[in-house]
Amino acid sequence: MADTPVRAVPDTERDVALGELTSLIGYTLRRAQLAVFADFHHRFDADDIRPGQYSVLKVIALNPGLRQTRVSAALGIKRTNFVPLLDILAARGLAERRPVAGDRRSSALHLTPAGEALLERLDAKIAAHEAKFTERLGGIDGRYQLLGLLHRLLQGEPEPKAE
Amino acid sequence: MADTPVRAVPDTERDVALGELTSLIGYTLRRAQLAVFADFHHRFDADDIRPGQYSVLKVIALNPGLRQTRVSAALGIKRTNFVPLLDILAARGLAERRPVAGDRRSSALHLTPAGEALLERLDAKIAAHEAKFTERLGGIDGRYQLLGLLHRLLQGEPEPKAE
DNA sequence: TATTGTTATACTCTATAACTATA
DNA sequence: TATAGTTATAGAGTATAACAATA
Repeated sequence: MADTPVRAVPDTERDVALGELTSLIGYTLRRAQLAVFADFHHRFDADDIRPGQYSVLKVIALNPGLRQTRVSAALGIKRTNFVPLLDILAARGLAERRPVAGDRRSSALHLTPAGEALLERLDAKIAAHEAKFTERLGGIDGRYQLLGLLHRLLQGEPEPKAE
Repeated sequence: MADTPVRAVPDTERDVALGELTSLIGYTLRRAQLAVFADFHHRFDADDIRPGQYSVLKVIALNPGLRQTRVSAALGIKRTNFVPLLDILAARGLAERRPVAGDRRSSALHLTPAGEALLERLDAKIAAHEAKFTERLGGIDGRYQLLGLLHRLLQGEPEPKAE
C-alpha cells in the first residue's frame, strides 16, 4: 500500500456526502441541465443568444408565418413573457411580426434574412456543442439512449408553463 | 376508413414543428427537468418546500456540523445566496447555525428535531415522486440507465454555480 | 492577507391580473 | 363573449461587489 498522499486531507475538507441526492432523478437532471446550458452560454455568449432565444428562432424558421401565441405555446413560454422576448429579436432585426390577412389581432412570425443567416451559423455551432456531450455519453448510442429516456419522462405531459 | 373527426382541425391548428429541438440534449433535458420539478412542486406545495430547500436539508442531515460555505458549495449554491435560504429554514425551526469551537467566523449547520422529522416525511413522499417517473422509464433498469447517462454528462464538471 | 458570513443590489425567468383591439 | 397581443408587476433563482469579524 502507498503512503497517504503528500497533501493530507484535513478533517474539515472531507468530501461532502450527497447521499440519495445523486440518485434522485430531479436533482441529477437539474445538475446535468445546468452543465449543458453552461456550455451553451459559453459558446453563444459572443452571439448574445440564450437558449430560449435560440429555440424561438428555430421554431419560427421551421414554421414561418405561425402566430405568436402558437409559437410561445409550443415552447412552453407564456404569451405574456413571449412579448419582450420577441421584441428583442425584432429589435435586433432577426425576426419580425407581419399582419395576418383576415385577423387583425394576430401577428405572423417570420425570420428576416439576417435571422436566417444567424440561425445557420448557430446551428453549425450547436453541432459542436452536441458533439461535446455526445462524446461524454460514449457516442451516438448513448446519446439516443438518453434522448429516448428523456422523452419517456415527458410522456403524457401537457404543454408545460405555457398558459 | 372513418370520417374526419367531428371537430375538423383547421389549417391554423396543425402541429407546430419543433424539428431538431427535440433531439437536442439541452432542450430535452430542460423540458424533462421542468416536468419533474413541476411534480415536485405540486407534491411539496403543502409542505412549502422547494427543491433547493429539500437538498439543503438533506445535505445537512447527511453531514451534521458542516460549515455553511461547504454545504452551499456542495450544492452549487453561492454562499451569498445561501444566506437567505438558510435564514428561512432557521426561521421555520428546521435548521440552525451553531458556533464552531476554534473558528468564530464559521457556522456549523444542524437540523433541529423538527427538521429531522420533516425530512423523514419528505423522504417518504420523495419515494412516490421517484416511483412515478421510474414507471415512465419502464422500471428500475430504465431509471438506472438514465441516472448513469446523466452522471456521464456531468463527468469532469467543476462544482458549478458555486463561487 | 485570506476566509466566513453577510448585505445590498441587479438581472433573468417565470407568474398573475388586467387592458386594447379585434373577432 | 372570447381571443391575440400587450402592459404592469411580482416572485423566484442567480450574479457581482463590498463590508465586518475573524483567522
